[in-house]
Amino acid sequence: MSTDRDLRTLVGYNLQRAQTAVMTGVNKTLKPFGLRRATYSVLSVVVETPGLRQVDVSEVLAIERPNLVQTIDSLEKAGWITRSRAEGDRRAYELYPTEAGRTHYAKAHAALSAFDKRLTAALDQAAVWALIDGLNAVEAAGPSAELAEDRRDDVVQTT
Amino acid sequence: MSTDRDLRTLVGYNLQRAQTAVMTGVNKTLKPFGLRRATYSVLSVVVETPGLRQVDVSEVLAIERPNLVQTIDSLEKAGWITRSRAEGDRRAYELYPTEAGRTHYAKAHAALSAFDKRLTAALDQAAVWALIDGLNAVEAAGPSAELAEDRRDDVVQTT
DNA sequence: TATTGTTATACTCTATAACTATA
DNA sequence: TATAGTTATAGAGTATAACAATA
Repeated sequence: MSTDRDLRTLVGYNLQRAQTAVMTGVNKTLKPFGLRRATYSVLSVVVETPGLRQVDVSEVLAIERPNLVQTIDSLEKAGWITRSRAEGDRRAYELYPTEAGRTHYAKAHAALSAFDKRLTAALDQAAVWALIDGLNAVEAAGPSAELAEDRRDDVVQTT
Repeated sequence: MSTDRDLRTLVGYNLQRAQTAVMTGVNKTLKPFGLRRATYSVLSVVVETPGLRQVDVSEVLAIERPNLVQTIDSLEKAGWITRSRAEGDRRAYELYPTEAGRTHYAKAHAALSAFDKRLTAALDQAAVWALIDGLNAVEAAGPSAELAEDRRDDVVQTT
């Protein structure tokens, strides 16, 4: 007797339910590596593209700059990345992975990939691609879909 | 120059990016109705299935019972649902929508459905179904995918 | 003993304003 | 003036322990 049939017609609701169901497992998978989702993501892009500045990372990952500071702090403190002054712009830092950071990322990546693969174990390859394509389309449509919502008449000012 | 190619191979990452991109728009869509995502969800299931107890709602929506209390409070204060003592069990409350609650939900539902439809405007119907099927498969696999992650050897005790 | 609703609390994630140092 | 990094802060969302009333 599932009573959320109305909600299940909404892509956004199914999206949220899937996301929260997955998040717990991702966190548990990363915990033994001393990583959270944000730190893992930052380590990933720094390993993939050494020399990025913090503002670049914030744009790539859609994380606000202030929220990145502590994340990068913890990666630096763990010895997995380094901050070095950018040549030609003494305001910016360039981020580089250490050798320990590279190897640690490789291990965490293997574990997370294995977990991630289990999430779609019930789907064939075409279905997985369709899922990712759909997610990317929704992500791209998100901001523009808001714009049309500007004029509303059923306004209520309750908490 | 997208530097999150590694991350984009993970269903979980694409899921999170889509979710956060959508969440903002959902909140903006619901705000004029005095609703947030949680209050909308609760109102939806109470309208769909009048007489549910709070513990039922928490199970259907996968929300912890303590976190439901304030949500239901605000819906009750707004006059959209009522708490009435369950017959035969004086511990529980049964939740019923008011007439105002039904009509208000209908309006919010129309707005949110319109927004939600725009999210998948670039996809054909088959692709939307594939997306939802994929999301539901991932949601179902989430908890069981964790279990296999129990034995780890690359342990690090950093923050 | 177990369950329903509740309170209190804590932790994470996210968002914004404002500061500093540089450009 | 504008930008990079930072600090402080506030707001959601989520999770757990513990209590009173009732079963």
